Amino acid sequence: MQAEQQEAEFLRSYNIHDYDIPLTSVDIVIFTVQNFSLQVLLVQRAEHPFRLRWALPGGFIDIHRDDDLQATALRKLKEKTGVATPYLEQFAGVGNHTRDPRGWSATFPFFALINPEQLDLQSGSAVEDTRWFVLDELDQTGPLAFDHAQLIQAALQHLRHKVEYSSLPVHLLPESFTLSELQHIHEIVLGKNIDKSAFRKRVKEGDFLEAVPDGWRLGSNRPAQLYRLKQLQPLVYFQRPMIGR
Amino acid sequence: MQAEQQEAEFLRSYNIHDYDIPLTSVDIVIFTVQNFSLQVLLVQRAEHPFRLRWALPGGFIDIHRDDDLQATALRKLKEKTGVATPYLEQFAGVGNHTRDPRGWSATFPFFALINPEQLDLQSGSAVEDTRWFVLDELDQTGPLAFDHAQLIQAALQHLRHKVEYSSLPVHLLPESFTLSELQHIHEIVLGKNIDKSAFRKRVKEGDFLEAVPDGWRLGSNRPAQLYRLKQLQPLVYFQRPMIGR
DNA sequence: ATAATAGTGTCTATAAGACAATATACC
DNA sequence: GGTATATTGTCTTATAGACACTATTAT
Repeated sequence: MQAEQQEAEFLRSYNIHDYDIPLTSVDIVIFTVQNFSLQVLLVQRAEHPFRLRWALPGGFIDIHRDDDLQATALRKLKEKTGVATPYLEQFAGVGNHTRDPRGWSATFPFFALINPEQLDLQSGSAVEDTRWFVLDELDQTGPLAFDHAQLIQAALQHLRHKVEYSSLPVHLLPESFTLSELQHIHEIVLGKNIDKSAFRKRVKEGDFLEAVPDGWRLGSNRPAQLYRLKQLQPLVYFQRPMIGR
Repeated sequence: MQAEQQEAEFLRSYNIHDYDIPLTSVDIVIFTVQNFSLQVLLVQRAEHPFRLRWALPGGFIDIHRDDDLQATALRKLKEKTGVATPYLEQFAGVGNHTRDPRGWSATFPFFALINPEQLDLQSGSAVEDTRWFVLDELDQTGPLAFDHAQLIQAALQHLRHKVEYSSLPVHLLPESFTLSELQHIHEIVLGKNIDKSAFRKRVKEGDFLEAVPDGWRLGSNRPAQLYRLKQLQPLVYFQRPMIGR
């Protein structure tokens, strides 16, 4: 077929370096809940541009190592936190000629949810320039690199919006947890309190959790049933939003 | 400051062409409602790769002409439809090494909503290889270029999800319209019927429309009040989704 | 027994769904 | 007056919110 030959010839003569194209990167807003607060992971840049400023973990797509954007995000996440299986979702896209002094730059921002247990596993692999920041105290870091302050705000807005309608926060908890713990996580992320009865009605109706057989959280009080996410139930949406008091 | 000198020196020696980076493009899923059906605009490619296949309007970011991603999308939209002021929103991000035969490719897909009146204004500027396709009949185009069939499905899902909760469909109508017309558009996009009374209650409560003074749609029946979008009301979210019968 | 948290139940408030009733034009 | 569509109202249904009540363990 002549058409196919033409197409093959076109591809042979095509050289990407003949064109001016934007830099393309992936940035990750990694959320966790620790000490009753929502936190985000930042790294202090060791290289130019914005050397020594705090920034989101991320970087350029490695077209020789990464099969797709998700692979880039997972690679960066693994490098910084050791976590291999987070909840990971791309939530926006930004590109302009002002955000990076090296030139026209575009980024695919992801947000990731991980739980503190996954973190503890990793704390040994010393990464000096990596720290968790409480979201409300981000102004104490000095200006962030690039437009990362805006990306964090966008991620937060996306997270809160989604939490109102879905079972997303289970990914901020270890594999098994009590309903009270899950409710507490919702409250921390949303920044407001939720009625216990209404919350449990919704969770029960959403049908995305299963009781851990013989799993109980013990303490100086009535023991609580442990639950875990049902398999093949990545995300459940509620009919009406979770409104606080 | 030595740090600033270092940063400046770094930027001087930085050459984007030293690195292998992905191709980066913008694709636009342009929706409109005509003849009681939701339609999407496709162009037949004149160049390799995928010559003669139908594809989404879009293309590479021109880092010399476009200030940001939105500018690229608006430029492409203007070229294909003549429409300058659509509702435009970036809704996803895709990047991998298989979607484009020229190499590792990433795209920022947008969806745009335009109304048929805007279209008529443009029909003169002949673009032979541009056509509207009814969404349910997309399988009659033959395979689309790249992964554009998937992008359209993703855009449609995003659109439907958002329409359930928001005033978005006003952007598929001309500046002024009746409530019945607005309801009809909602029904076409969602593919199901909505109760008239409930719909009006919601719209009234959302408070994003205003009556056009002395504006009436006349016919062989009771005349209907014309409404238009209030200024500074780009998008209103409802508390509960719009469920059909 | 007391403290503390788990878990359930009951009533209310809000908003959507069903469906009917009324309004107002053109013919 | 007849027809067609606009607009409003009433009752029902579904779900969140408020709040109280019971349950179960450790100390």
